[in-house]
Amino acid sequence: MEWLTIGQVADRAGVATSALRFYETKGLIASERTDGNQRRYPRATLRRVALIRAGQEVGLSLGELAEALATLPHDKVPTKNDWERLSKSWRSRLDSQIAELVALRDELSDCIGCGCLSLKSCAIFNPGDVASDYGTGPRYLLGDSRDAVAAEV
Amino acid sequence: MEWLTIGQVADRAGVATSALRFYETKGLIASERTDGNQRRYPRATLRRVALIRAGQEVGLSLGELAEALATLPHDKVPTKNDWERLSKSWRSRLDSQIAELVALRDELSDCIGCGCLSLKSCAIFNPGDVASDYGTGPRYLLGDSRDAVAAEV
DNA sequence: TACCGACTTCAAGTTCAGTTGAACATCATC
DNA sequence: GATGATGTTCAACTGAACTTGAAGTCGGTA
Repeated sequence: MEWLTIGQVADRAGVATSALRFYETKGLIASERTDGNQRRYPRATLRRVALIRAGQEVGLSLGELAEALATLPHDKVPTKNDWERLSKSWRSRLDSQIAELVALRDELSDCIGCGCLSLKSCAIFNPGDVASDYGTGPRYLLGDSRDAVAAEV
Repeated sequence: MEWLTIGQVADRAGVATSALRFYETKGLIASERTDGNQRRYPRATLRRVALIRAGQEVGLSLGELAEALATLPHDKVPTKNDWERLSKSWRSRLDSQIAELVALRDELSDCIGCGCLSLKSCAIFNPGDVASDYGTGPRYLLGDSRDAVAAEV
């Protein structure tokens, strides 16, 4: 097994050493120690860190990632099955994220054309106003249907 | 001019009063005071708050929003031009956000099929390893081209 | 053997976007 | 005019994801 110092992992994975120590306290990665108490990481840690960064990109918190990574061996590159399992759930997460942003963009486009200033029907601009029954946050943007918040503004 | 109390704005805009006071300290919204030192917000504040929430949804920080909103009058609903200016820049921001996520998703799909375990060509899994020259962060994911980080893993 | 860069721990600090709590004032209603 | 909901300020806290600093150790080269 090839072992890497924390500095080597940091350089090659493109994260700070402090971040790696931090990940370790969170159980996202693991290391062995030398006689002199220095960390040595298995090479698979590089993939783990790449996975962490990719997961963050997808919007996962370190906590969620810790859970996902808990199912992977620390010292080996994940198997095809491991990878399929993770990437599939991330994919669907990405899909819904994309869908949300596309919806927001489309509303925005509608709005640009709609005059928007005094209109009751502007979706993106439709504030929580009048829709205060539905909880907190700008209702439409946070997932309620457009109809549910038809505005009086 | 119709004036709203902080509670009314909070209810109708769907945010906490503490958030409104916080926005005010950041210059995102503004109020007049009654003789008894209570805040009164112009009705246009509802739109401003909706704008803030929409902007956050698009990934803008309150700082960025403060900048954008600085160009709008506090006491009037923004003009069509104001709105067009903002929404167009947000739209392009959304466009690139979406493009990024779609790229990530596509890589993920490729990866699911590719076997991925020991392959040099897996984009999403291609760690910063070997690409340590390019700065910090997982290279490919953070914007470098796929070719630039062809891996040795 | 001396040196220096890379490493260690631990506590504290940072930024963002607010929330919470204490102690007090105001406003609308009975 | 008393009561209670709503408002005020200010300081401190939250949590996520790290970073920074201090004080000291390790490890490879001259």
